[in-house]
Amino acid sequence: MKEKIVGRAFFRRDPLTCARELIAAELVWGKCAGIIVETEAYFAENDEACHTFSRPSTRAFVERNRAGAAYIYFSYGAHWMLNVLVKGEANGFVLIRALKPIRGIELMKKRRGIDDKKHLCSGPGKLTQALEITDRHHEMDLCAGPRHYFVRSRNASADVVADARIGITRSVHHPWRFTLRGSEFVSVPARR
DNA sequence: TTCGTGATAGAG
DNA sequence: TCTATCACGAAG
Repeated sequence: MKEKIVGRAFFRRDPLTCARELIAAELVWGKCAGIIVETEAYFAENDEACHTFSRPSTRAFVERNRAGAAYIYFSYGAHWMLNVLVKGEANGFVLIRALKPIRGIELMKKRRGIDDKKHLCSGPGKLTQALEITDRHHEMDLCAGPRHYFVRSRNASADVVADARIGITRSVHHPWRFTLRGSEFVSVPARR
């Protein structure tokens, strides 16, 4: 199974396709890495849950940056969120929501202050803490390496479940959350 | 179930 | 200046 670093062309499509195809891909972040088991798609247009809907600064971000740029913001006074800019057939973001830790696990445990592998990265705020992702990574190009990038197997065909996004109050009905079927590392199990 | 926490944006 | 609103997480 040949593996391949995810290039910019991947993020020049649309948020739904990118979010779905990032499931089972690997996120490499410095000394650490994990398999992506949960994502969500947000659309820059016609999606009230997307920051572009109410935040001029986010709309400016989309204009200013290329596909594959990291969009990172601080939430609830405590947590950083990692998103990737999708800019092409349709603009928007993929929120990285959970990982199965595979490398640098001891470091992640130390940063998280817990020992339970299952919950090291089982949520968007948890994984940024485990990987030490902060605003210093905002607008970083995630398609240019050498320390922060995605890896995907060429003939990937992961078993992906789509259900409703989590933790939002607007545009709640769209099935735009994607999880790896049966994974114990997701934040909240898939419904139905 | 509840509550802390701080950035952002819009209203007054 | 003030207020509302959060793409959350941990404790209880």
